[in-house]
Formats: sequence, C-alpha cells, structure tokens
Amino acid sequence: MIRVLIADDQDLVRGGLAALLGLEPDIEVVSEVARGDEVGPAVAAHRPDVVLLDIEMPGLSGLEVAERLTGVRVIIVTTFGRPGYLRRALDAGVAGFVVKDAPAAELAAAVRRVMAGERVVDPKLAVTALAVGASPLTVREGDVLRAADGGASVSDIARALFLTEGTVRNYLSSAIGKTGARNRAEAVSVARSRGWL
Amino acid sequence: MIRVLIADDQDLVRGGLAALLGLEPDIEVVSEVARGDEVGPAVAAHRPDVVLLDIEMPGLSGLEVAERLTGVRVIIVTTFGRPGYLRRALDAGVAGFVVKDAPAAELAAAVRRVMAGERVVDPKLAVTALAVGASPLTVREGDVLRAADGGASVSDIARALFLTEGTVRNYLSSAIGKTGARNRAEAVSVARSRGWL
DNA sequence: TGAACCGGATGACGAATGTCATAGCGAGCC
DNA sequence: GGCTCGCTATGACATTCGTCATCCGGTTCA
Repeated sequence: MIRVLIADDQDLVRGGLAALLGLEPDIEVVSEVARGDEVGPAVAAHRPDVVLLDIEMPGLSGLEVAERLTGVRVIIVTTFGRPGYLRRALDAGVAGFVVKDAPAAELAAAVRRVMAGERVVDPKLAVTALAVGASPLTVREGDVLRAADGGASVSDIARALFLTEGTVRNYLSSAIGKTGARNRAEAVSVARSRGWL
Repeated sequence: MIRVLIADDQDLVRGGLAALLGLEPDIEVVSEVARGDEVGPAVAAHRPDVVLLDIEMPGLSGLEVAERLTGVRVIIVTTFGRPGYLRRALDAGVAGFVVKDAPAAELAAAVRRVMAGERVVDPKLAVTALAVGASPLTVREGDVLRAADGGASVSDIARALFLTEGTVRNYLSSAIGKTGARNRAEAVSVARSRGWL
C-alpha cells in the first residue's frame, strides 16, 4: 500500500482527488489537509510515503512546504503550468510535477512512479521552462511588481515598501524592460504568467 | 439512479468529481466533457438528469452554456464565488450554485436536492450578491475593461474595439468612477472580483 | 414629444507614468 | 585592489492617462 497525503485548499477538488486515488487498489489516502501550514504536522502524524501539494494554499504555498519537507516524496499538483513554478519546485527537490489538466489516470501513475524512485515531470512543460529560463528580475523588482498588482499607484508602492517614489519608478522601469512589456500592468501580467512572482 | 453529466476543462478535477459522485449508490456519471461547446451534443446523446458546469471553460463558458440549455437541471460548480457570477447564473435559470471549496459531501447532496426540485445556493454568497448588486457597467464599459486586462494601452484597446482613443479614455474614466477605483488596473481588478466581467 | 440614457466623438488640461543619466554604498569576486 | 552588481536615491523630460465639458444620433419610456 502506498500511503498518500493530499493538501489542497478546495474541499471539492481535494475530495475528488482522494476519491480518484481511493479507487486504486494499491493506494491509500491516509490524510487530507486544506492549508500549507497543516502539512508538516499531518506528515508527522500519518507518515505518508507520498505528499500531493497544491501550490495556491493559505498558510504556506505548496512550494514553500516542499522546501521545508524532508523524508517524504513530494508531487506538486497545480492548475498553473508556469515555468517558474516548475523551476522552483525542482529546486525544492520535489519528485513530481503534475498539472491539473493532465489525464486523470496519470495521477495514480505519477504516484506509483515517484514511489519507485522516478522523477515525474511533464516533458512539454520542462521544455518551456528551459526556454523561458530563470527569472531575470532582482528581488526588489519582483517585490515592486507584486505590490503593483491590482492597480496600486507609485506612491502606494513606495509607502508599502518604504522606498522613495523615484526608486519605485526606477524598479518598475527596469522590470518593464526585462519582461519586454510596455507598461506596469503588462509587466505584472507577463511575470505572473511565467511564474516569476 | 440520477444521471449526471460533468463539464470541466481540468481533467484531474473532472475525474475527481466523477469519482466522488461515483461513490454514491444513487448517482451515475453518464458523460464527461472538457469544453463548453461539447455540452449540448453530450446532453442530447446521454440525456442526463443533472448537468454540472464549471464556469471557466474553452469554447463556451459555463454561464453561456446554462443560458442555452433547456430541459435539464443545471448546477454551476466553480472556483470563484463571485457575486456577479451567481447573479448571471440565476438569471440563466440554473438550479444550483456550488463553490469548489464547499465540503465534498455537499456536492452529492446538491445533486439530490436539485433532482428533487429544490434550488441550491450558498446562503452567504447570496447575501453578498445582494449587497454588491448588479453590475453598474454598460456593455461598452465592460468591453473596454476586458480589453484593458493584461496591460493594453489606450491605442491597443481602441484598435481592438474599433473606437477612437478619446472614446476609449472616456469609457475607462467612467468605468473607473463606477468601480470606485483610482486607475485602470484597479478598475479591472475590482470588476473581476465582483464578477462584472 | 420630451426626458433620460447609451454609444460614439473631439479637444483641452493636469496628474501620473516611464525613461534616462548620474551617484553613493556595500557585497562578492578574480 | 579593482570590477561588477544590486539597492537606493535625485532630477529632468516626454509620453500616457484620467477628467471634464461639450457635442451628435439613436432608443426607450413616461
């Protein structure tokens, strides 16, 4: 029996994945959690062989959880096949990366292959990740772009990050250049889509 | 046996929901589709009693599908509990509206209740929808906001919608006023979060 | 038959944004 | 010790954006 823990904040999706894996004779879902920061304790309590992690979760993101977890095989299961996500996941030492629009049968297969010591990554996604490359943004450029999301003004961002307005404009300009965008909003959108934020 | 059709573009989620409902003795999943425009033919072919529709799908959105479907009970199953979505769903005559972070057990319950002729809506969400009210945006204001998403410039939008740049600026200004935002990006963000786009 | 409203347009004005040059400071690297 | 690079900052400039007043033509509705 392969013991599996599932972490996903959407009840219906989490329950669905559990039901899906529950159909497999050799897989047993031993625990389910809805928040990133509940994964650690649950792993300690239930000792699963494989942990399935969604990325977008309250508490801690799946990527952050993956960085902290040791002694257990991790598969990231996410809606967004963003190159930057994959890169960060691999840096965090995960064993698998599955997007939610993959065929349903692939999930159980991924669990088995990861259990067998293999690394499971969608090949197409891997190619894109290589092509896109690592984030060219500096830490501060990323901060500023994140703060700019949702339509914050320069002075909003400056206040939020304790910077001068001029400095914020400089970072924005530089981030716009690096993303190949033509304005702030486009830069945010591009950076998001590549998983650089 | 309650015959159910599931429409959701994410294979893993769709399969999960199917597995979840498949555990119920009185429910049978007779068909699964991944695109909005495949729902119509599938309904004709399989004659389900209840149709579960995701909103975000390629082809047609779940809301558009719901408007066109007749002779079958529809439940919207969506990630986003946006007031505007609920309003449009009810206008389209759906029988149920379930958000994906509802407890897993609630899905089967919703299917049964809808089958029994009830209307199933999360009460909290209904209250919010009433409070937020219908969209104050005119058709064109909505178009312009949608086109502005992702960081398009005024001239981009003008070209896309065959309008003068001045006219685009006017609509944007008016939309910014109605959303209570302070600029374009914030207006898009606010309108999105309320389901007005 | 007006009033109210939407779609569309023009022109003008001030404010916000994006760009660029320049500069000081500290960390890391050959 | 010099070099590069990131973080922070200033000042100046051109462009874009957001606002406002005003206009026309068509619907809808009292």
